[in-house]
Amino acid sequence: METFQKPTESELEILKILWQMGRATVKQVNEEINKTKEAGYTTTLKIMQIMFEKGLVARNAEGKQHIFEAKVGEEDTQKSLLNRFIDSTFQGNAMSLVMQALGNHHTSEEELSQLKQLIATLENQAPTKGDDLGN
Amino acid sequence: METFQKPTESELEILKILWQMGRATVKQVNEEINKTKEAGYTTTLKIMQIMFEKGLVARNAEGKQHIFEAKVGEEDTQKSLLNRFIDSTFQGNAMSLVMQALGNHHTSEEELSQLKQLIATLENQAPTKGDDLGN
DNA sequence: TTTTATTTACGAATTTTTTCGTAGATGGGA
DNA sequence: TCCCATCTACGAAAAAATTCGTAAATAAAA
Repeated sequence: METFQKPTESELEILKILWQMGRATVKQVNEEINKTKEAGYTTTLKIMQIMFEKGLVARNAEGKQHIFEAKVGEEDTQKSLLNRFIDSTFQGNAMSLVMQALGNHHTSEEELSQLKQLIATLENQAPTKGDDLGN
Repeated sequence: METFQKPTESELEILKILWQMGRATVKQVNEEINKTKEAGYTTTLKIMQIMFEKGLVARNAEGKQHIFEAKVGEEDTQKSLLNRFIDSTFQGNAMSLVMQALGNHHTSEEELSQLKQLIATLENQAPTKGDDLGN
């Protein structure tokens, strides 16, 4: 996985829109943002230009307008942000984050069974290396 | 739980130290920070003063020096930051965060069994409300 | 070709966060 | 009491992120 700069809050917001839409003009992105909050066209444009300079998005001239798309993947970005977050907020303890997330949010039966399945997979992946299991 | 302002990165760093130490002077906190990175005494002091104004820490004059302690709880803060993070990065989908966290980090047998226990508890807590379980 | 509407480019202003220099206060030791 | 070491207060500077006004470019319509 490539390393890339951590996106700012505003940049992440735009990335999310691009992940969802695939390709979009500044105008489209700005309209999407304005469903949530006020933001001038040039403000959105400026951020997208900065993102282009950082390599977070790709840009394609099509007539007079530019078509943008995310250059960083959604999962990769989430993964990278998640790792930072676990370090900064949970002192690197991923399990602690998992437990809190499960405790604080409602979890449907279906989600629970998905989760159990993942656990089963993990148990096979990490076979007992003669660990002391007697607790 | 009280609502409080989101701490900045630097503020969180100091909170973590205070959670660990319980009570500490600016000097102690600054020394702790300097184990990781350079930071002038007055820089740390200033941030702690701002934190006091925000209500993130309590301050107690003892002789000429001030003893600080965290006024916001570790779990509460983590919870609040976690919720924000899930919203901003995982569009509110907590399970997606959990799955990624489990997938990306090594999970010991012990942790897995802790997790299974939590799942069992959750299953009892959220009893079948006539849900269609047939999948 | 000229006009008009739309879009991007640029740079400056604003806001937020971080850093730090300097002044003033405090308490202990000479 | 006076001096010195140590600490806090204050404000300004620097850095990072966000916002936006205005100018320039472009393409389509008249």
